[in-house]
Amino acid sequence: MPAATLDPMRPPRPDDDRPHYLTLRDQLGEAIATGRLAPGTRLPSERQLQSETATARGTIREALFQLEAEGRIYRRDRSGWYVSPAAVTYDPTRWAGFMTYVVEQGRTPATQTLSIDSVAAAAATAGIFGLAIGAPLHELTRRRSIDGRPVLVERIMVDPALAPDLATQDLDGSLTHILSRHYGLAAVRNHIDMRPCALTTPVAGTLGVKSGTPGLLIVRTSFAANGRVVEYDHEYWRHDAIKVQVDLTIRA
Amino acid sequence: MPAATLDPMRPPRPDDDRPHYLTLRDQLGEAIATGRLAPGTRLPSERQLQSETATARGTIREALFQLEAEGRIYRRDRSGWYVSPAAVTYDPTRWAGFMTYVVEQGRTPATQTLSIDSVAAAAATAGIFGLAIGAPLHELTRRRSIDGRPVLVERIMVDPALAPDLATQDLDGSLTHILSRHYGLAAVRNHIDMRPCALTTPVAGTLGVKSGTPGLLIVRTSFAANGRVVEYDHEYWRHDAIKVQVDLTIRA
DNA sequence: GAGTGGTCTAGACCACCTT
DNA sequence: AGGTGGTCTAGACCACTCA
Repeated sequence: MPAATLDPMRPPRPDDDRPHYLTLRDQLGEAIATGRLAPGTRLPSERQLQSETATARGTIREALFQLEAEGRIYRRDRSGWYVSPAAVTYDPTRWAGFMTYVVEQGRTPATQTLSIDSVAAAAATAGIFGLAIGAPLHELTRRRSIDGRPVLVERIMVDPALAPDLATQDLDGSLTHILSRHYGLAAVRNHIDMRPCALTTPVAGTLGVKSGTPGLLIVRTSFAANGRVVEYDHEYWRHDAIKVQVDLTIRA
Repeated sequence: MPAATLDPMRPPRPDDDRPHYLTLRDQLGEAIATGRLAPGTRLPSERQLQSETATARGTIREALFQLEAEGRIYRRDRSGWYVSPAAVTYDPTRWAGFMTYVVEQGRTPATQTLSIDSVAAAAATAGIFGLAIGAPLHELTRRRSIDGRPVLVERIMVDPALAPDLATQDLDGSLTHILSRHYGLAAVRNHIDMRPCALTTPVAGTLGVKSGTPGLLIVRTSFAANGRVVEYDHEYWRHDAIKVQVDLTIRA
């Protein structure tokens, strides 16, 4: 027998025959569900869990990744793992901006403008706005936070013909309000695309998450009564920060 | 110098200072984007990639996990990694069932009924149907596939007062049609909740994916004109199989 | 039976956060 | 300065798929 190739350190699989990381995942999940680990709490460090449970660090991390995928914990880079706060509910049929509905849910929103530029419309974008390729567009990027935690990065395109001098406005508040009060632009119809995605460079960096973290992409096209596109918006959300809720009547 | 603790095998970080797994991820991603690896194609095995790139298997796997999180590849357990097919578009405002809109997009849908039972309504469910706790409900679970790949598991609750003998129907087709043709039940309003989730036991097992795989949960409550709940449905989707699209008018 | 991914160990060094 | 997660190596055995 080639006993030399056996790994004498290998512990047996648990009796229930489930992988160790699922057992650990469910133990930690239980502690979160019962409130023993409250939202915002920091989990024990990986090395601490390692010595408590006598398993390798890789296995510990696998359990943590699972909880992260479920949206129950998140990481602050090189600081630790934390229990996720509750997700906010987002209803795209209501024309209330981020600032409004976050406050309505008892949370504290914040917005930071990252950039406001004039860019030339690419083919796809030009088609959406009904403009010629290369036509100028406002491109606004912002980061929005809830209770101090960044939850989304958005890139908004606006037709400067409808909103001249947008760059001179204070864009750290509600764009909705600016568009309606300063420019008389009110959306009457929204077209929304939504799909799970991975947050990658540079969005991941801006949100302070690891590249590849699961996220949700919401693309919103807002139309005015005359059919012009008022806003074309890409929102990259942390997947644990949002629940989408829509109430709608059925078309044929 | 404690040279004995140095790892002589450790290769240098690449010049661009990005982790190796991101480099590999982007190389594979490029091959997928350009069509060199077409949807449905199997990727080289992990050990093959390992020897091609001279990196450890764990690093290879990290790159694959990233592409999986982006929805660009998926795994068939112990068979290999495959390039994901295109996602189907789902428009909850259209009262067309799964079978219909999948066909409209040139794909082949299939449905398997997993179970049909009568269960006692729990508190939350009873509230939704406006029934007493413990009242009987039909509970239907099904698995649905596109082009032979399972993409979602759903659990549907139906009030037996509105649809008696539902269990005797052929449930492998469109429930929508059965409800409207046999029972005269047509939904006029949908309430929809949507959020990224992780697919865990037992859903993961039914879809043949690893527990913890990212997914999308859609909860749909359908109301008839008289306000009664026609259907209360939980759909657990593979996250790479669906794009949600909604077109809606703005409420105040 | 050969090959695949799934799980697990036991280290190492690094960049960065925290105090 | 000490601790944290981030990255990476180099193995091992296992359960399962596929031909």
